Amino acid sequence: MASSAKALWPSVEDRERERREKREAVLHAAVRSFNEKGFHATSLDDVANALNVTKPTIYHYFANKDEILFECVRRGLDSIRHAAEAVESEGGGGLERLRRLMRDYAIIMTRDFGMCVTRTADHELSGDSRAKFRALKREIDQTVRRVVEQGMADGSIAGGDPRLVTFTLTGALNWIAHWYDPRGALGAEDVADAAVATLVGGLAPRRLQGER
Amino acid sequence: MASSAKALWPSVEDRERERREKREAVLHAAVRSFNEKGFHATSLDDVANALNVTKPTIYHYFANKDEILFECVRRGLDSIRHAAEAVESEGGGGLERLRRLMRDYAIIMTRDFGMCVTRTADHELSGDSRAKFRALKREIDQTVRRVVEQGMADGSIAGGDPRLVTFTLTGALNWIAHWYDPRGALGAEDVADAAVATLVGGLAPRRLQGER
DNA sequence: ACAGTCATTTACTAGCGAGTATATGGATTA
DNA sequence: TAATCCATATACTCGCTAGTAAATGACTGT
Repeated sequence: MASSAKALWPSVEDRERERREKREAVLHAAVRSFNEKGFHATSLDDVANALNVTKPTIYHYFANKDEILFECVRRGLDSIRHAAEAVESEGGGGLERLRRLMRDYAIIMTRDFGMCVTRTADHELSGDSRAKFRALKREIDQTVRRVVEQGMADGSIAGGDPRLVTFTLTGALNWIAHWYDPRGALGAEDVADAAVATLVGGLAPRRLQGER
Repeated sequence: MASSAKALWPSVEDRERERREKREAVLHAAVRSFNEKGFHATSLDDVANALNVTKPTIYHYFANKDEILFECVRRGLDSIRHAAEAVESEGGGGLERLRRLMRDYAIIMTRDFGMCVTRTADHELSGDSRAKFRALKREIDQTVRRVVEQGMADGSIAGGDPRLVTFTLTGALNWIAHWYDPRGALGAEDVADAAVATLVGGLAPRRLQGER
């Protein structure tokens, strides 16, 4: 079959796929460095070295540094958006939906591209990409807010200003990207479940079912 | 009295005070630019221009750009630390204390130096200042965590991992610095009260006192 | 065999911005 | 009135890094 031959005589599709994979490899090397050292402190020579190539090779796959950062955050934002849309299309009351959404959101925040989203400030992107970045974030915010509103409407979520409630929730979740350490004892799921429990239950203890 | 004469024949103390005030003025111009455009995108020429002076004047008050950023975050962190320590020294149960602390914390996050704290990533500071920055943040984290633990111990706060609960709370509060707009309709207190209400009460609605 | 395309290299440009050397003039002290 | 200090300015250096020009060699399709 083709797969054994492809190393020596790759087909057109093989080469297209390889190009995409190399592009992704650049993004992965870049996002790790961005998360570790920050966007400005990461030179494209750094990224190139991490991949054992030279800088012009990177420019063969991307127009400029901006585009690299944007593609990183886009991947993170797309994951969140897909999670949010999945939740909207499934059933359940507002709180139930929001709970699932927050859990998925939290887990994405423990991963490279997710971390990159909240560690990247708007002003690190320039011009067009910045506008797109903002638009994507706004879109997600609005989806989350709709779920919150739905929950308030069906009575499964306590009343309040949906905008402020949404910011409070996403703030707590976004912040995971600033402290989570994949090498630590806690898995992403542990962190996600704990965050959801605190946000849903609140700090004040709830009486048990039978209690007065 | 001295104040009328001081403009023409300033005393030694007057001149010391003026020096301190000019230092603070530099910090204020700097922090505004840092918050608006980011640390790297802010050149010291920008800061100097905002004050109608030139760059060497700034170096007359600060050793380097690093020191300027550090002094900015230190002011923000000091405010939070004072709020945290004040709460610890006052009375009240764990939840009551934490509620006050979170409110103060939130309000600080709407102000210039507070915003700067959470918008500044560790790696923007170098060497010594970075270590101090981390240490100050850790100290605050531990104080908050102690209050959380106290509340869990006295039963006023629901059980859970104090570390994760603290991160969830401070995350929500830190994030205020990323979206709060002082020119908007909401005052800092409105935002603070809303955030505290959501975090204390949780998303799930609570039954009223008499309800089954 | 040939013209073209692709991936990658070496070697460069160009601009920005942190930080400095040095000058100036006004006030302070001796 | 000389020596000194303080705040500020002008005019510079130097390093870093984004981005580019041009070459090379492998492979492709004709």
